[in-house]
Amino acid sequence: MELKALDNDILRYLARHRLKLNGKALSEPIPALTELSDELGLSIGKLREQLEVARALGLVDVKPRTGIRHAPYDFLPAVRLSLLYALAIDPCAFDQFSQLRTHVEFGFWHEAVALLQPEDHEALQALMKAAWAKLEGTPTQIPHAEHRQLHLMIFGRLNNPFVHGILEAYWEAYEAVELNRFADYAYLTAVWRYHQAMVDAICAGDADAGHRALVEHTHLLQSREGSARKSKSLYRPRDAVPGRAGADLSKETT
Amino acid sequence: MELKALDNDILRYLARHRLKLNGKALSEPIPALTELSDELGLSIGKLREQLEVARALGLVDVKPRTGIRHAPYDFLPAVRLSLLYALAIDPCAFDQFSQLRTHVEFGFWHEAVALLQPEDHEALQALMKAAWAKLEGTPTQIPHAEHRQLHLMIFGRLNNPFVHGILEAYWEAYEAVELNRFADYAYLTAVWRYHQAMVDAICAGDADAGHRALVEHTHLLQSREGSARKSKSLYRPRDAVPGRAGADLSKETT
DNA sequence: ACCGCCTATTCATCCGATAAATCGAAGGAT
DNA sequence: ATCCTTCGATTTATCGGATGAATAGGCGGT
Repeated sequence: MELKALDNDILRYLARHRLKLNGKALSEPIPALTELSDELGLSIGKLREQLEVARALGLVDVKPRTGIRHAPYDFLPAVRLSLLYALAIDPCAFDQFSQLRTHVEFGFWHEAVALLQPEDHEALQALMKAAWAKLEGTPTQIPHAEHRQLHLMIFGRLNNPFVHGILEAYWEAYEAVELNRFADYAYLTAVWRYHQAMVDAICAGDADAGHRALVEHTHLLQSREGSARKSKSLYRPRDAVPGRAGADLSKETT
Repeated sequence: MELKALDNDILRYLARHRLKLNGKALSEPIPALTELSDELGLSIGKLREQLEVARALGLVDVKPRTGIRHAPYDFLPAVRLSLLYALAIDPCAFDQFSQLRTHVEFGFWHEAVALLQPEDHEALQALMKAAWAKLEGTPTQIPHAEHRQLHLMIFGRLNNPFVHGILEAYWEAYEAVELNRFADYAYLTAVWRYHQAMVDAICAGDADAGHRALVEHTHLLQSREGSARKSKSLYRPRDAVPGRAGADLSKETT
């Protein structure tokens, strides 16, 4: 797979450089900006513009003196950037992304649960315990971190960066929305009873029962979301009813 | 929703500016770079670095004389950038993204099909006709564009930018992979018989039958993919078996 | 009314200078 | 010998300015 579709020289260079490393020694140094400037025939300024994209996508770490280093690949930064912007300009976006998250979790459920190890089961139960402790402590705390961690852990063994990125981005957005919202005790305990059922089913090896609990749990969550669901999305599809095939981008300007 | 999580001044500014437009007049001019430089207290150079990120994410169009203009929101550029990089450095990434696509299509199927209008049904059948014409013409042509368009059209009415971005990105990657691959006539006609069954079921109002055809079609596709499925993913999950909740990013350096 | 030229505005690109950060070595204290 | 501090060199961070390139819109000619 080649990056010919990219208009960013640094990204192409980074990919080639990383390929040559062949998985080993990810921390191998990348030439300094001045050197890259010569090698790629670009000015420092232009180089830094493109490097900023790579940095924003989380593909490299760049620090003074240390220089530019490859970072472990992660889909999250790209999703986070675009999603945060969407949330800022369109109140409808959270629900749309939430639906995506739902279908991703539903779809990958059985495969993910099947991959879980005994130590994961223990870790899940430990998380539940921590969550109940927060819920029933005085004062009552909302176990946001545990909620997020529970979902992420279940799908962690998939080792799928795209799934991971979408789920992480969702929970970031979810916490940003939910943290400002009143949550009554009845609602919270209902949510966590579903979680408990989910985890118990997983540990008992009954993935189907776990899936049903996940569905119920999701419905409960969504009944509290959707504050802006009636508002119309600002998003316009590129080719909802196209005549031809070659979908052309960036046309309408509203 | 606020963009406080972002380290990019331009993105925050753009979101605020666009919000003030309130949906109307997306083509309202954005101040020139020199002006933004004063307003945000940043140098032109630094500004351009950040602006390049916004441009790469497809959030703005920037041209000489015209200046910077808001673009219709699109999730695709972000996914495309990160996905292309992943594909370049990890042969396993295509399969992982392909699985995501599969579950997204399966998950949204019923809702998407229910939204389709009579004119969409006609457009789908027209696409099928065009595809068969290519398949049975002399010389035989592979209806790549129709394949992509068919899938996109079915989910187009969802009006969900995230679904749209993922599907578009998938088909871009798929064509890049598949176009270089030998495809025999028997395989192609099998694929398109499933498509025909899918479209016929949609037009007949039988979403379940359409879903079954989609599943079969996907299995057939996947039996041809997965050239690199046995290779191990370079991706390392951040917290597959974490002890604590606060998932910390960017740690291991392999 | 139409067409082509001109100009002002804006981005595009590059250069050079200075500040800030930090890794590693050298040197001193215990 | 070990640890800590200091210092210097390297690299990124940020800025301002100069010049080039592109083009939208105005101007004038037909």
